[in-house]
Amino acid sequence: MSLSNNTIERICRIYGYLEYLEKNNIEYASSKEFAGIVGTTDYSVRKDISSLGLTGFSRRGYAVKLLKDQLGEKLKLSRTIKTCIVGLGKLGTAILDYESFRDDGFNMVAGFDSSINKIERIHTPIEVFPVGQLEDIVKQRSIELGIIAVPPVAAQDIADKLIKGGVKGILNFSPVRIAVPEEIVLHNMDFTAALRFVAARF
Amino acid sequence: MSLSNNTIERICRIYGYLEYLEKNNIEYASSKEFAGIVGTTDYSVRKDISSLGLTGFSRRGYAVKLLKDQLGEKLKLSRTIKTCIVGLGKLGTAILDYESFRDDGFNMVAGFDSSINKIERIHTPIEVFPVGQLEDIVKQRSIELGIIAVPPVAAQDIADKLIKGGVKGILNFSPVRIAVPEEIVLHNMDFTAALRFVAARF
DNA sequence: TTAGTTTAGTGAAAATATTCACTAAATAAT
DNA sequence: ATTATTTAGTGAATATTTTCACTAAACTAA
Repeated sequence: MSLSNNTIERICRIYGYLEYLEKNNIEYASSKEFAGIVGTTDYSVRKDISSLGLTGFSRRGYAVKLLKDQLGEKLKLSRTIKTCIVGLGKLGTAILDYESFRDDGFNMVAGFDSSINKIERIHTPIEVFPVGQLEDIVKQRSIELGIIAVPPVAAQDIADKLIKGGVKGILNFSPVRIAVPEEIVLHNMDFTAALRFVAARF
Repeated sequence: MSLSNNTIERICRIYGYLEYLEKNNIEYASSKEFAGIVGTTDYSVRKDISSLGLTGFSRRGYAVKLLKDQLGEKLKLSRTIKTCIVGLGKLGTAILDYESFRDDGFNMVAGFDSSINKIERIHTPIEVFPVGQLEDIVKQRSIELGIIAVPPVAAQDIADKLIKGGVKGILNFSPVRIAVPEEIVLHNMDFTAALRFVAARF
């Protein structure tokens, strides 16, 4: 029962929508509605959900709260995931401030930067450290997920340190390829590639 | 000869890598090397490139400069694409400042925000306007691509205005679903969904 | 020259993902 | 009650994508 990346991606987006529905006290939603949200068909949505062994209700659709909890359980999203960010430039601080992460099950427990000045100047409730302490803090605090928002030249080195510290996954905002061992989950968010992906389909 | 989204996405990432190689005066690169960069196989890379009618050289690989130019031509990435950003909060200004866009063929020609205060305070070489002028400026300046970095509640309204102004594509950083007509290219960059996508695969 | 190596190109096979067509359940309407 | 409608569940068909297996070209080394 291994899930395809496509399925996981769709489920993650549906999960976000379920949170929204739950907040608005909506109790049921149909596969068709989800399909609209993630840009696919109702068949696919039902296949995705059923591939996780989860079910809905005839003529009512899926129970929002129940499905959210079950998906969270299945995808290990219900627990809070300790996260850190490396690189406190504009993008890094923007992400650091992205208030909804905590609601969304990600607990930002540390920030890192190579500039002591920047660390001193920064104004955030999250503890910030010089990058020299990265590996230790990641270990001490059992941080599972690292976000990289450093300049391209530093990205690989930071990734190596995060991995040595023991993170299981990396979200990479720098526009360069990072090499990671097989067991580490890597996902790239390359703004320029994204803009090109849009422009190429005009 | 319609290209799949997967192919386009891979090609966009290869294109970025070709720019890097070109800057470093590297003349040839193999399908295997590209495969490493985009996380696929050499077969797939060759299929992708050949599906665009482009070819490499036996025993040498692909000619960096030539391939970059040809891909740029095929995917319409070689011309400069006029772009604007809406929402000048932390994330918006971080993106606005992302210096490499210009190099990468995207010309940021305007920024918009709903807060007059923010517009007055902001310090950037890019012209900024109140959001009331969005549609007009987009029309006047023939802006083709709009980046949305506004709070969720405003996202759909901004998208509608961008589309009325005549953009062909939208890159949406807000974590909500936006409805757009078929002919408009939409791509979402949802940070929370991305974090979940990583965590779900731990 | 010849043999060996590297790398692209590509049709065919295999794997994967999506869509379809149908069933069943629940509810509403008449 | 009965019929119609909506919506999930799912095996099968279809479509798509990826991988494989092989060929050809270009170059190197002996």
